[in-house]
Amino acid sequence: MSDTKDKASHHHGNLRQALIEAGIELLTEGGLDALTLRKCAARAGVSHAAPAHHFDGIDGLRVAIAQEGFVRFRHRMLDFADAGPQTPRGRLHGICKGYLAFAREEPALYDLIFSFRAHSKKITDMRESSTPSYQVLRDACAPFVPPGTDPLIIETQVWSLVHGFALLILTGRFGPGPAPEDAVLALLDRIGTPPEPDR
Amino acid sequence: MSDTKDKASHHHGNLRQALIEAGIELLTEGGLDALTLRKCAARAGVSHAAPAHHFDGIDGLRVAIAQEGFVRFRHRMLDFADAGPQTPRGRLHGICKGYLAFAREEPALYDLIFSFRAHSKKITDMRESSTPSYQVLRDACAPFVPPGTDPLIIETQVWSLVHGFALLILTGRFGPGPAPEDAVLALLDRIGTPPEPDR
DNA sequence: TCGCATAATTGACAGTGTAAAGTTTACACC
DNA sequence: GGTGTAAACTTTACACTGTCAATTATGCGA
Repeated sequence: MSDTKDKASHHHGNLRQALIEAGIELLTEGGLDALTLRKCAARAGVSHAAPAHHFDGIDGLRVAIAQEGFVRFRHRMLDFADAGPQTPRGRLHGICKGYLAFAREEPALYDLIFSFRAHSKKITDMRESSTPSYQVLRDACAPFVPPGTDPLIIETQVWSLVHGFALLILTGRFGPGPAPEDAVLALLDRIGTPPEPDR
Repeated sequence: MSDTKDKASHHHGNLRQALIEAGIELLTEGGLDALTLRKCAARAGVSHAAPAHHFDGIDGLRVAIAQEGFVRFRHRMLDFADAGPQTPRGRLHGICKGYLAFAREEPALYDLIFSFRAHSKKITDMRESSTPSYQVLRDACAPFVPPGTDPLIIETQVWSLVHGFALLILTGRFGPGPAPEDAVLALLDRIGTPPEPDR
């Protein structure tokens, strides 16, 4: 299983990973616009054109960083879900709280993940990379899907609600005060058919 | 009422508006990255540095275009609301349908409007510009606010739901097929307390 | 030892935003 | 009519960006 992971052993030791980490640093420090091939190269101590060989241009680097972002995103959601009560509703709440926590804690990474548009060339790569993360949310929704209906309906309702709230926070729509996260979680409780009376 | 509108009569006739329209064209044709000071200038037939004098750099141009976008956004929502049944629920559905229609029909403009982040320097201008549009949604939500509760709760639920759905469409999360807009409208009916039995 | 594929560097180029200085125009004022 | 002035716009220059082509260096198998 010699994957594409061990391709760097010539000059620099695992430059690819170093570039991804440098990119995440830049992203965290200065937002989407601060992510630059040349600044990544400088931070990793290589020439300005080196990153373009590992990733296929700037878009390739952004995809690679987004893939790493999806891994962290998924873990954050599972952390919250595993920490809460192990009921269907408890897990759904946990997933959504983890979703919002990730968006709040790593806004630039979250921004990058959802910065690819439907017409983009890399959109196929992005959809594949996001599948495991999406599956986590899908699993949490499953108990609430009324029999005989398309699971996509419940998933769309949950995802739209949480995703929209996260973006509204990032775009500063709620001002400096605390955002009404409880409002979102309350509506969550009205979604679908509860499989059992939780309380 | 000599506003800031009639400031161009020296060389070019109303260059400011011409630049905004050129910018919207560029945006529509090529997305966010295609909006450029120099391309705007070229399209309006002026030197490359002219736009920076009317708007304060590229961010100023983006704000100005976003303000025009908010006007169109608001009109699209009101068009749908006025066309539907004039019940509280009918108007709320109309506003949300108009919201989604605008996002679908003018994705680049919608993207631009919500591309400013909370830490941005222009975020204050953006919040002011978005107030009339937000008021439209706020008004449609008002009848569903339970007495004695903060209206922000209902507004946040509605806005998060619709905004998230629009963004998920733009980021291509639903694949090439039609997006389940009905799922969002269905959840909308579970929000708040209906002021009267609509049917 | 000899290729040879890969990794990385170097140099160049077009496009971008921005700043400073200069030019042109319109207009108020005497 | 002449003059000064402020605004609109141009010109020039610079640093930064992504990308490409050519080149060099490295490690590995034959």
